[in-house]
Amino acid sequence: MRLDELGDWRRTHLSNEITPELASAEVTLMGSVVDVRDLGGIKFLILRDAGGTIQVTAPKAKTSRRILAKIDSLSKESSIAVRGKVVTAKQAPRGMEVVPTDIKLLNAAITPLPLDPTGRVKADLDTRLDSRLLDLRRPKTMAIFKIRHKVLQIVREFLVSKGFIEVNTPKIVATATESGAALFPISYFEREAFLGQSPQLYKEILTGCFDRVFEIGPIFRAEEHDTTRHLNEVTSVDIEAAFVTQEDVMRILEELIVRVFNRVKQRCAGELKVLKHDLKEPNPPFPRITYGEALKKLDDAGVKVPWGQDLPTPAERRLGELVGGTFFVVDWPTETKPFYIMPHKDDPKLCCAFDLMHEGLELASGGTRIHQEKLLIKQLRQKGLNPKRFESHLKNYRWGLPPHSGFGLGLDRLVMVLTGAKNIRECVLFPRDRRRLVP
RNA sequence: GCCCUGGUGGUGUAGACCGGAUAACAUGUAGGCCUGUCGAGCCUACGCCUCGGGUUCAAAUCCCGGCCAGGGCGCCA
Repeated sequence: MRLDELGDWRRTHLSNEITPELASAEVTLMGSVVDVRDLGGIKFLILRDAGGTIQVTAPKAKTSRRILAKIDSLSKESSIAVRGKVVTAKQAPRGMEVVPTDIKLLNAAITPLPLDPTGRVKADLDTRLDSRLLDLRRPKTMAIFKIRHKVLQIVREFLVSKGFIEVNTPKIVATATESGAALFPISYFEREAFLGQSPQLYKEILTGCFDRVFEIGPIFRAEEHDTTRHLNEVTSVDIEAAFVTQEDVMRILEELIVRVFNRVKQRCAGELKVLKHDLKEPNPPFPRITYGEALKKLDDAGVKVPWGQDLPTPAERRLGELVGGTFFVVDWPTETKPFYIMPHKDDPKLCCAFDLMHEGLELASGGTRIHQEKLLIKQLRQKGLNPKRFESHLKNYRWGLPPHSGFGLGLDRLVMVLTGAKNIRECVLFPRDRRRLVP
């Protein structure tokens, strides 16, 4: 198949910009072939671009044989450019169509394709991820990532309006700085380094100069988890603010979640319709349930969790059913949370930490952080960590680091909730899990 | 890592329990008919049993193992 050069052709309009006012104007469209319907005396070509789809109509009697032959030669999903005249037509899908005067085949798609890009014939998630580009041309998949884009925009707007500064911290780190999650070791010249599991320590330090910071970026966990809500590379929305406590950042988080749900519902109505997802907006203030109350509720429902343990998945789900909607779990046992979380003054067995739950799914966790070096060293020792290895972090605390609080919010999980996706892989362009490293 | 379920044309499914004959359906692809399709319609053709071993006269079907996938769990500051 001979391909045409783009040459000096440039797109003049997107498909959704073809309006009745353009009637009889010449336009140049660029996009992909969705379908060709040949009725003998008339051919219809459906072109899709970033604006949607538009019908290109070629009546046999009024179209050159060269163009008719060209249309016949096009395979689905091929990249094309169409130059033609805008025509109003009652029978056209949107009342407007384009009659071609010239068509360029810029790149041909092979046949058969590894999946149906219209989405009419189902395909397994695994098959879809293997051919993600084609999958992303499916309306449902596209809708998820348009919503994700909108969420990022809303989150940035909101946090900036609250005085937060966006920062970028290193993803290559020297040591396994925090206890807990396993890290991916990487080769860093003559040394070993790791992929960062969280921007936690960096963002805390940065409250000492920027007051309020946030970072939206990748975090890496080398855990061999194999579930519908874990990946080895995820995007977190991390915030940290000076001179505030847990309760203040919980209110920020609450407002943020409400804002995101509200704006997505308003601005992504079309995408939600494609996904057939009825988004229920949570009402503030979200219930605050203590860890102790959560255990009691679970016990009453026949689910036993020993005090001092994190909630296992089935318990989380049950609690989600019992409480319903979006809620906070507060006053966690100090032993379940990391070393930098502030213990309660009057009861150091409990700490100033919270989890944000949405229908049994943990969306975020945060708390009041320790800002006194002495206490931090004590907590490090408590967790069996060696304070000497944290020297480069600890020295910041000698320079008047303010009291601060923050949280980390899982963006991919938030998008799951907003789109109704049942598997986190649906919400990440190129997910990384225990087995998948490509594409 | 453990448990459960599965792997059939390019894609998604049926067949399998209860072994046997031309492996079915939708979509797709190729070709044909048709001047208003819009999930176009109609006709013709093409294309499939995950891999290895076992049982049997005979295996897509039963058994064992591998690999892969889906779900559940564990792990997850």
